[in-house]
Amino acid sequence: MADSNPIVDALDLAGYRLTGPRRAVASLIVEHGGHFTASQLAELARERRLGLSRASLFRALDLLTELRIVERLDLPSGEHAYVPCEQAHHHHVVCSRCGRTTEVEDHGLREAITEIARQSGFRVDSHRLELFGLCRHCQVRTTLDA
Amino acid sequence: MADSNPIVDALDLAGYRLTGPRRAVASLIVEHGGHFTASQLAELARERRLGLSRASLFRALDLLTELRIVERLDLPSGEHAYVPCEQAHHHHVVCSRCGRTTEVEDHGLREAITEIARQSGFRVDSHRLELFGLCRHCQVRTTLDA
DNA sequence: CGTCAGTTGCGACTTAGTCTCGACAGGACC
DNA sequence: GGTCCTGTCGAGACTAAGTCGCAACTGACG
Repeated sequence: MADSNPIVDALDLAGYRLTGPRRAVASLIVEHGGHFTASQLAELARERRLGLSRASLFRALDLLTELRIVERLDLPSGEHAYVPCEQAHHHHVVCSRCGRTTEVEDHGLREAITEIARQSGFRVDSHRLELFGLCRHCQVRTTLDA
Repeated sequence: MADSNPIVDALDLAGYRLTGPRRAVASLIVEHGGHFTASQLAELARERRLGLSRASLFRALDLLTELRIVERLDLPSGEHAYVPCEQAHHHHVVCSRCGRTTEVEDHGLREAITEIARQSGFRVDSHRLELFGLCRHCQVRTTLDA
């Protein structure tokens, strides 16, 4: 396997052991791309006979979440999904057809939030914006289908 | 009991039967105010010996969600909570100390989203913004504590 | 190569939510 | 007020997601 996995590198950098299960989770994530749920990953691992236990999968995901290598996000369906992402603050646009995700910065959002804080009287500490729609690719497909 | 419950009215208007369990859920929600989780409501119902079954509670919540009388939201902890709310599109600011919630319109958010769509190439169909912080009341308390 | 703390697998447990199905009751109509 | 029909309910089994405790294992470092 092409062994230059950025997630593994990040774990190493953070001083965690590079164990079998962690490498497995890391490569599944990198290879899968886009967002995924814990059970999808478990399924994938099972297909490949990676011998990854459910507990370890969750532990690895927790760890990656803590290191901000992946982020947890909630799909409109109520499922919990994860997306591999950059470590800076940002938001996700999720394609509701193919699951592709893109990170975006908060263009102008900061001002909107300041305004909301002013009007509501809240001191806003954190926020979370999730956008759902169709990616460029799926827009084209939709047009062709029609 | 003061029987003018807006949730009950909305159910009636939508043509649903006004049954015991539904009235119970409606009054618990109105009286509780702010956001709540399904299990909090179940707990409350148990304390009051309302004889509300778990299944009916979930069914009622599903129904109310569908009618947009309550909205499902995801707390940073990953829990699913519900907030009673207006039926128009809006967002919530949630106080992370006392749980109070306020609805806000998307001041300037529309432009931010248009910009995001332009840059990402996505056609954004829906979005969801959740803000967490301290409400006016809790800000004061925090200041006093310090 | 040996050591040992950090990790793992197992499996039991918890919690959220769903489903099935027979019983029940709201409300429309008489 | 009584009847009926259908929508709704309760009970409880079931599923899925996630957690926990513990003994066994293993990476990494000396």
